[in-house]
Amino acid sequence: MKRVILQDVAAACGLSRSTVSLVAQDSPRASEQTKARVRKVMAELGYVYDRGAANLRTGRSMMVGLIMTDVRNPYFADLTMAVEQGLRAAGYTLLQGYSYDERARQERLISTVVEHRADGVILLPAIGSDAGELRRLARPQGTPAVLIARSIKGLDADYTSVDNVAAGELLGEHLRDLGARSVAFVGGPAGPAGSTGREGRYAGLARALKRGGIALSARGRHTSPATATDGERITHELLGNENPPDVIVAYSDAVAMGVLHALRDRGLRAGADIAVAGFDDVAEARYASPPLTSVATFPGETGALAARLLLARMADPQRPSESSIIAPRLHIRESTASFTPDTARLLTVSARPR
Amino acid sequence: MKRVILQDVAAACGLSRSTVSLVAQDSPRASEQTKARVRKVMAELGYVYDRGAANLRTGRSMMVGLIMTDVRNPYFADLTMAVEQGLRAAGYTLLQGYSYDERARQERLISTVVEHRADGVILLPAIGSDAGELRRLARPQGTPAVLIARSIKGLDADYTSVDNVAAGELLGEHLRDLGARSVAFVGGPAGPAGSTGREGRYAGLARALKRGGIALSARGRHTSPATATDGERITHELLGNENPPDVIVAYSDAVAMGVLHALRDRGLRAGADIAVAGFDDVAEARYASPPLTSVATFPGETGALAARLLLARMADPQRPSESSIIAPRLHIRESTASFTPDTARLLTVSARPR
DNA sequence: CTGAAAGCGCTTACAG
DNA sequence: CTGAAAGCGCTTACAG
Repeated sequence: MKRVILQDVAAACGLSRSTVSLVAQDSPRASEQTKARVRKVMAELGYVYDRGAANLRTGRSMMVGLIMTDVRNPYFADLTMAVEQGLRAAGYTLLQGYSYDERARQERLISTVVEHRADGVILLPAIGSDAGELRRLARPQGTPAVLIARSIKGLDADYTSVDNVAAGELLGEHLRDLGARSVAFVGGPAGPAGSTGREGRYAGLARALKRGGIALSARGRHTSPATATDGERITHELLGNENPPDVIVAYSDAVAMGVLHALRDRGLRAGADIAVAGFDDVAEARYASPPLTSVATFPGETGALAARLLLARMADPQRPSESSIIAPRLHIRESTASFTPDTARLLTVSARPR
Repeated sequence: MKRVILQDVAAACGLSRSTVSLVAQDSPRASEQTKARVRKVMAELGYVYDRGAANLRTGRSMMVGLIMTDVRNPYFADLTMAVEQGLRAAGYTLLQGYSYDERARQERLISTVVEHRADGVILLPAIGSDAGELRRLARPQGTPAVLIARSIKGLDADYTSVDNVAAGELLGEHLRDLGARSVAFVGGPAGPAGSTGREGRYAGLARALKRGGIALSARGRHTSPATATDGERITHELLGNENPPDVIVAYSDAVAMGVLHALRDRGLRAGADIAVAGFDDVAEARYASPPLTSVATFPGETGALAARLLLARMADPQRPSESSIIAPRLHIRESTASFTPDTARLLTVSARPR
């Protein structure tokens, strides 16, 4: 069972390799008649085109690397699907890997992708990444790259994300309109190694609340990874304190699910005793109990945009770097809609584990 | 900026290409002293190993295709992460694509992956796939392949999945112990083009319920894709009928979330007025309101197993096909735990949209 | 529209 | 432990 190669097809057709190659590429330089004949023979012989060999010659791989942290996060899953769809439509196949937010793992993934000669890379950087370790993706020498969701100071590359500051601000204004008096921001990786997403959301929220004279937990407090379990734990800690907040704003909807669960555990009614909101507007937000107020961050649109930016970059490596920022949108649901500060006042007396 | 190749490194070191190639492969046939010197020069010159070129020569690509339907499903996301981790540890990189459960798209993905000379493929088949269209993955000629979650009649390939029949049976026995009298199975793609997963879960449930003389909605009724929106819609239809069931079993937890939401809309208490259960035991099940009884189907374990099966298959293409089935586990939570048929009796009188 | 020839960057017996 | 040579399967000017 020797592999069938272009040469074999050419021999069977009585043509040269060049002509058959033209057919394989569907070039207009081969006649339709020749194409039909050659294709018939290819099918009969079970010929399979070898892109790797072709790529060696052409210098393009028709592969693009997509390096994410973890696709179990629904936001990242949406992003992934949109990126894949946009790039596949242009003929590219995705080489995917997950960094688990570990820089060493990310480093190895970049090596692999670059060694496989990916024509471009879309990267959602691991927390704490710096320009130095990503230099292989920096212009003008590096592999064409688009950064997504998290920007890297000092790295010259295209970038796309939702406007996290605007997202925080939208929510802050809504809470101000509600008459909230104190707000805790919980979950999400923070500190010097934190995500630019959390920083932005916090900053926007802080700005809007400040205008209303509303108290906000200190930046960098109540941080954690971004799972429901983290939200649950932090909420129990918060409500064990002297002065629980009127509102808990979660870094993401995933975290908010844990917050809602903890409140239920304590016999508190989210949306009445205490307001809750999140970010991302994942599908589950609508189905939460109560339905969760959330700021949509449009991962599908972000992914599609990243694909477009990378295609443009690969087509023209010289074009100036572009940042494209997506506007967020607030979805108000029961978890805040029915809240008033008066219902919240009851909380300071009654909040305790049941 | 010509690309630096092995030859350039060799010249700079005063060695031959062969020796430098040995170093690139970290072969024991090169002395440690030589390796150190060569690596230093590689770094200085900015040499990047070209796997594509190496692969052309060796006949292996060190890439594996992973073709799924849609990674936004948390079950598939877990599967993906586990597959990636298992294969990367063995040095493989994943070529990923999503079929959206469309056979034409799946067809194109398989072509791409095969043309890129992937050393193997892990496939979660699109609904309705048959052995004919997957022949490129069939033994002994085709690319080594492992089927995951859905089997294909007549296709000789390795296969791994959870035991869906056992999963249905576990849940059925639990419902029998509860004293349920009528059960509706909702959601999931069914019919001749349905998923083998739904068929298995239904069959196991039916078997266990039959032993207790409990009524079950006809196989193939209340089918749909597997989203929360589908669960919501079907639940409203069900409860609009004359004789609503004691229990709603959802094809998946995602569907169950929609069921819970619809019940809330109608002012019914899940777990008291009507019992609800799902499959997969996704993270959200614990955080649902009420926490959802669910049968764990272990996507992480399934993915890790698929990776192991594929590694074994690639190492020995001649070994006989292997099917490896994972045992499910039932997690009982409030959505069924507090249910008794007596509370349910109220339902037939009181169920109506509020 | 088609053919002969060179070459993409690597590896691998083989000989020393 | 190291070097000279052939070759993996394709593409692409170039000439006809």
